[in-house]
Formats: sequence, C-alpha cells, structure tokens
Amino acid sequence: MAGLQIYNTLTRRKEAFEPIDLQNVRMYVCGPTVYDFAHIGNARPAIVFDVLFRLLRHLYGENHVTYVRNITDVDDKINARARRDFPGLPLNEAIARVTAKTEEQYHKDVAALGCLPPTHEPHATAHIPGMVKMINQLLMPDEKGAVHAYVATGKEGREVLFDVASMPDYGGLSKRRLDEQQAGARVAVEAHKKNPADFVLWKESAADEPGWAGHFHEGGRHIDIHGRPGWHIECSVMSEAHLGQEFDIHGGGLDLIFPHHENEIAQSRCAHGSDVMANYWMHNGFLQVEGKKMSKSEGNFVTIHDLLHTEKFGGRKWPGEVLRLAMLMTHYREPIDFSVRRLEEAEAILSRLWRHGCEPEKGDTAVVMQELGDDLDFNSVLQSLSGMAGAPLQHALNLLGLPGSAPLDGIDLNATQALITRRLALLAGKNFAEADRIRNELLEQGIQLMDSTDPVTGERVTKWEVKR
RNA sequence: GGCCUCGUGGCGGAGUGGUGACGUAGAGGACUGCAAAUCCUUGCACCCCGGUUCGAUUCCGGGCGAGGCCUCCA
Repeated sequence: MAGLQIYNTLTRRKEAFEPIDLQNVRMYVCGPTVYDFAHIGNARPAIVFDVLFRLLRHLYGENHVTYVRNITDVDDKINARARRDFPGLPLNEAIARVTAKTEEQYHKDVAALGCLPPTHEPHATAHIPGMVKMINQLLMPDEKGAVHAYVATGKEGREVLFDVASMPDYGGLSKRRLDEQQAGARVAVEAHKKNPADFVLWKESAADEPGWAGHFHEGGRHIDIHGRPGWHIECSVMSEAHLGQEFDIHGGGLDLIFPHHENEIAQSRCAHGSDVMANYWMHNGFLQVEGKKMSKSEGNFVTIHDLLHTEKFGGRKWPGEVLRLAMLMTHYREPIDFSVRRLEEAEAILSRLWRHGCEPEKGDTAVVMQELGDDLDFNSVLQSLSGMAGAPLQHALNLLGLPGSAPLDGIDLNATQALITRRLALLAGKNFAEADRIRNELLEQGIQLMDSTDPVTGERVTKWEVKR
C-alpha cells in the first residue's frame, strides 16, 4: 500500500500516517456555523478535506473511512441574524428558518464544488445532552483528583467555565504558554474567571434566547442552568459520539488552532482522562482576494454562491470544478491569493486535461494517488496529470473529485451534429462565410469546433469540445 | 507586546551551494481557407543589506514587506 504522509500541527512536521483501526479510519473536520452564505474561505477546508477523504477511501477502502463534519446551529451570530431577518417571528422559529435555509445553501454550494457528503453531519442542537454530560464529567474530580470546570456568575448570567490551569499541558497544539499569553494581551479581564484564558462550556440564556435544561453537579451541589453550550464543547462531544474518544485526523482552518482546537483538546482529554484526542491535526491556510484580506468593508467579500451563480467576480459565472481546481493549485497549507487570473488559469488547465482525456491512454493513475499521499502534494499531481491521457487521466480526475470530461449539460447533441454536418457540406462548396457563421453560432453556445484532416482519406474531420 | 507563517519571471508553482523545472498568459513561427487544437522557438525572476564561501536564490545575521493567531472568524 502506498504510504500517506501528513503534516501534523501537533508536532510541526510531516509524519507517516498510521490509523488506529485499518477497518475504520476516522476524520473530523469543523464545519460551518449556519448563519450566512458560505464564502470562498469556507470552501477551502471543504475542498481540501474532501480530497483527503477521497484519498483515504482509495487507500483503505470506501467503507473503511468515517468522515464527520459538523453543522453548528446554535450560536449568538445565528441569533443576531434571526432577529434581523425575521423580526416578527418568535426567536426560536426565526432561528430555525435561518439555519435550515443556510444549511441547505451550504450543501448546494459544496456539492457544486465536487465535495462528497461526509459520512455524518451532526447538528450541535442534536447533541445537547451529550454536552451536558461531558460538562458534568469536567465538574467531577478526575482520576488524579483534578477538577477541570467550575460555575461562576458573569455579566450575562451564570456560566460553567473550563479551568485551564487544571490542565498542566494546556496549549500544546498552539504552542502557547499560559504565562506568556497574559503579558501585553488585550484580553478584557473578566472578574468571574479564575484565569483570563478560561472559556465557556455552558452559559445561561435569557428567556427569549434559545436554551436547554442543564442539570449540573458541582461538589455535591445540584445546579440547574437553563442555557446553551459554548462553541468548543460541540466538537468535543460530536466527535466522540461518531468517532469515539480517540480518532485519527482532526482538520480545520489555521485560525481554529487557537482557541477552538486547543480547547477541544482540553475538554476531550480532561473529560476522558486521556493523552490524546486525535493523532493528526491538519490545518489549511487562509486566502486573500485580489491581494487583499477578504472583508465586507473592502467590498471583496466573495461567497461560493456569487462565484457559481452571479457575475460579481470577473464579470461572469464560474463552474464549480474550475473553482475546485483553482483552490487546489496551491498547497493546502500555503496562503492563496484568490483572483480572476487564478480562475482563468484553472479553467485553461482543465480544458486541456479534458482534451487529453479523449486521446489514447497514457500514464498511471496510481502515480497520482501516490503523489497525493505526500501531504496532498497537488503540484506534483498536476504535473503528472499533464503527462497523462485517456482513461487513466479521466480516472485520476474522478478520484480527485473533478469531472473526467467536460460536462455536456444543456447541449443538444443532435442539433450540434446536424450543424456540423451542414457546415462540412458548406465547406465542400467553399462557402466559408456561411460555414464560419455556423462555427460562431456554436461557439456562442460554448461549443468550440476543431477542424483537422484525416491522415488516411485526406478528408476534413471536425471535432468539438465544450468551452465555457 | 507575545507566538507563527510566507516573500522565485505578468500570474501559478518546483528546486538547488556553481548551466534558475514545469504550467498558464504574452510574442514569433509551422500547420489551417480562416479559426481552434497541436508542434517548434522565445523573454527581464529568486525582497533588501551584510557575513561565510572560489562561488549563494539556496547557509548565517539583520532589515523590509505581506498575512495569521493572541477577541467571533475557514
């Protein structure tokens, strides 16, 4: 079996990947918070980890990989959006509308980018009891007698907080030392926290906010807090529910290393009394748009939906596969400057590959997967693809989640063939003007004609391809 | 202030202590009725300044620049 090398954020180096269970390779990736259209920055992890998912399925078998990507559907940003968009509705109903609509849109977007559905897509709101249970585990003394959580009262009510000082090696993923963080950090001091780095596990909800019953036990006391979970606890609980206490790969964007992933590790390890949550932590790099940080105020905030369905970026729509390749052209850990030029180049590469896909076969798909196994070395992959043709090329493209040939949707094959035949007749009669008119007409439909001469008969042969 | 990335030709992107891959775009040519495709040819690139060295883009030091995290964020 070809090896797989993965750069592990935990150790800051590339390591040979060794699954805990060959029969069930397990990966968790942080999914979207569903309050707004996903932007192209959100597309990167979806695409990168989809490629990894496909590679793992290739290496270990389709039924031996479990990929979990959560949906965060409880969050203060969602509440704010719900109040804004549906002011007349009760908040919970408004929230349900926002999350349902956004989630549906997200699924359409990533599907258009060629991403397979994950094995499981758990919703945070479906795992509240599990979160309460884990928080209680943290409130109880562990095997060594350490208590990792406490109840305190903050400005907006009671909270259950994680006590970072209770975990000696807190900060291992982000390589942050607690004592180094204090100096100079612009963290508003919150008096109820034992340590400024302590983070919320559960917080009390106001009457009009979404909330669930939380029964907690602290030092023999029973405490009921009608509230909602903190952000980090979701992933700890959902990953355990679907992948167990220890699993193989945990992925997400670079910005999640701290605090999100650091805190997930703290919660899971302290609740489980273990040294490991996931063995390999992978993080994708950030992207800019046309050389600038993407932000709404810069006016360069680009959603996946905009790219696919509007003409806001570069004055035209872009097919999902072009977007996918444009994203993969740069190694997943490197920063990307997302630009029109990049999309154009991806498109050019893709049409050349599709053209080669119709030629006599050349090359070996296995080589591609081997190169991909070197920490997703897509640059080498692209290089190999350009030397391939025919079925192996098409197969390789499919394994990468790209179409093996140009999609023919919306093209009337019979009508096209009829026009080509008529044009050949016109050419035989040297009626170039009319023949060119037909060629231009087809080009406007996205069909590019290519004339050549049959080497044997010397007759003109016309081929065509889809050009978007 | 602390921690961390990155800086190669128009763009994307390899690589190396000593003739600077490759792709894409551009230019010229072949082919073609003309295109498209294909093939051939072609162009100023290694952020700056020191140091080590016979020689540095590659090693060391210092700058400058871009970006990320430390607060919600892919």
